[in-house]
Amino acid sequence: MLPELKIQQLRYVITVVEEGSFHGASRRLHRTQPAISMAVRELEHRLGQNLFERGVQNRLTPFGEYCLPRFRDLVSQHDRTAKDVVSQADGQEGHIHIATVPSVASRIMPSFLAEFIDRFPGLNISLHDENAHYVCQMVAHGEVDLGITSLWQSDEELEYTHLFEDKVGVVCRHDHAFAEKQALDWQSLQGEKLIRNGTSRLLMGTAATELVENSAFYISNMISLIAMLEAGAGITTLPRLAFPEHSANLRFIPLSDPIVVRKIGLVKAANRTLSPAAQAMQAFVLEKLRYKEG
Amino acid sequence: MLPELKIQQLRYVITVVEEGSFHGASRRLHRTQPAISMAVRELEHRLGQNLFERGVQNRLTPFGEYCLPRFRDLVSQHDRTAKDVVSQADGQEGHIHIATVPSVASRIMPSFLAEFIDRFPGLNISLHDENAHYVCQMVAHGEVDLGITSLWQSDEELEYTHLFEDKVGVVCRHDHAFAEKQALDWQSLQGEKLIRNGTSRLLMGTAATELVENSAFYISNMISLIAMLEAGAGITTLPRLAFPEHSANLRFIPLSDPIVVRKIGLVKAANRTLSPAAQAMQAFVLEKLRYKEG
DNA sequence: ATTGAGTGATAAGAAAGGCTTATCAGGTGG
DNA sequence: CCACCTGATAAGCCTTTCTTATCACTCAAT
Repeated sequence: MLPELKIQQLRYVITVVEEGSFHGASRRLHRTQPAISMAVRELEHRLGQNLFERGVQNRLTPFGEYCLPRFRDLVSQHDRTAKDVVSQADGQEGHIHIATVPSVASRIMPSFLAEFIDRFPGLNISLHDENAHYVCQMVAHGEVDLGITSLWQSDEELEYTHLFEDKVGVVCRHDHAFAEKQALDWQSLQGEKLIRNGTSRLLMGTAATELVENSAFYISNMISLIAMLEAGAGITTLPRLAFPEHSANLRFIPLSDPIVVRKIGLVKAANRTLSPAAQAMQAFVLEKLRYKEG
Repeated sequence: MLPELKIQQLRYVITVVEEGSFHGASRRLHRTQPAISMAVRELEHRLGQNLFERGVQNRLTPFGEYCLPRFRDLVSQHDRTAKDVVSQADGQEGHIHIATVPSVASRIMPSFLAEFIDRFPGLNISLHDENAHYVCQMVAHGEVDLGITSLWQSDEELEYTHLFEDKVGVVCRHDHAFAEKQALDWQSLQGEKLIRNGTSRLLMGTAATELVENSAFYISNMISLIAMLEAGAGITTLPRLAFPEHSANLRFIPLSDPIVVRKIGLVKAANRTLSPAAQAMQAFVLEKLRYKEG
């Protein structure tokens, strides 16, 4: 019942008015004059009314005067929509929600995001830090677009792309006997008071398993853990990234036997397409963080 | 640079979302399923991003979620524009400015316009009454769309369509010697005190010319003229339509020799296209008023 | 008056788009 | 396991849209 107003036809009409002639419009639109002429006539025919006075001079009819501002509005909304949609599609604009484990959030993301927002100034980023389990859950539930974390457990809903490995070492106070060592093996740790933390499960299934099983303390909160270590209450194991590097009193000694690593990777929901902005972030993450040693 | 978003494609996308499937959309849009499929793919390809998740289920991608409300807005503005433009084109809506001489305005227009607005309820009408000269001028200057008037003088800018003739007669008080006559000729008027008015020029160039030339009074204002006649200050000539028919004291006697008529017609600007609403009015005027005796 | 450069309209044919029919492939429920 | 749903794909047709070539008209300068 309603005729379709093709954006292009409306643009032709507007340009003819602006240029004051069909020829002028045809030059500006890179079309031949008959193309404009026929398109305008077709529209007029479909509306049942002429838009331009024919014969003497090509000015608008009263009906054309009525239509012109409406046509302009429609075309300008079209252009605005197209621009918005395209810049969204290009990843020039948009929102990204990303979640990482705290160590990555504090050690990797600051400089990484600085570089990212420099390259994509139109993007709006929200960074959440949570433990590995919850990061995966947020990704699976669609609360964030991407996660950078170690994989909690293999999950069909999640797609994991490996980025780098983070070697586990021993953390002790500077006055501990281990403090000056270059490396340690698990046997050396026997008899030490080992405090477990959220990352200790990495040692399970390795030669060091029994160390963990014999440990009597567990502290999940990192701040509390650091305080305990600084108080000389014991030692712990941490991936290097999780070791607070500015700590004056604590030392990190690599564990050489067994070599235990935390695998850090990019996680996304398997059957969900990323927003264009998140795709840009994904590509940037892969370009900048893949295969680097943490 | 900007891709053109074709209204139809956007409508396809919206319908697919609303129906929840390509097949459903194709049924509602009276198209085959491949038509929808290909159109959507073409749009996705042009935007460089998918709108729908392919494979498992056809729900929107995040990008699609972003686009959908914008597409809806654009399509709905398109539909509003198309509706407005069409109802304007059909003459279902719009403004008409019309000017007539006072006699037509008061004797013809009331019932005529009542019927017109009944037939075209969406139209908005402004009626001006002015003397014949000014009516023509308003039409020529585009201040009104149409005039109903006698033609002041032939004018290339004006297009005149004859409607009816208005016979001139003699107007006198009920106690005047002429009051009971059925007709009068110009010789009978000699010696009477004739008051000229704006319509007296109609007699110029007829056998009654000298009557007018010998008249000493001229009154342009109709109210004053009536008052003078009712006071018995003289007689005048008027076209029948201009005679105040409800006057108790005045009588109208047709002039039989010479028979003088005021030609009333529809006047429009020659090289201006009428608005659709005014076209409807024009057609209605020609249908209702042409060839009627006034 | 004539001519030349401007305007828009028109016709015929080529190119591009959009639609349909026919068919395939994947997933789901009896 | 098969019928039936979904969407994708290919070939061909038909419509739309564009270009080229040409005409008719107006206006201004010669």
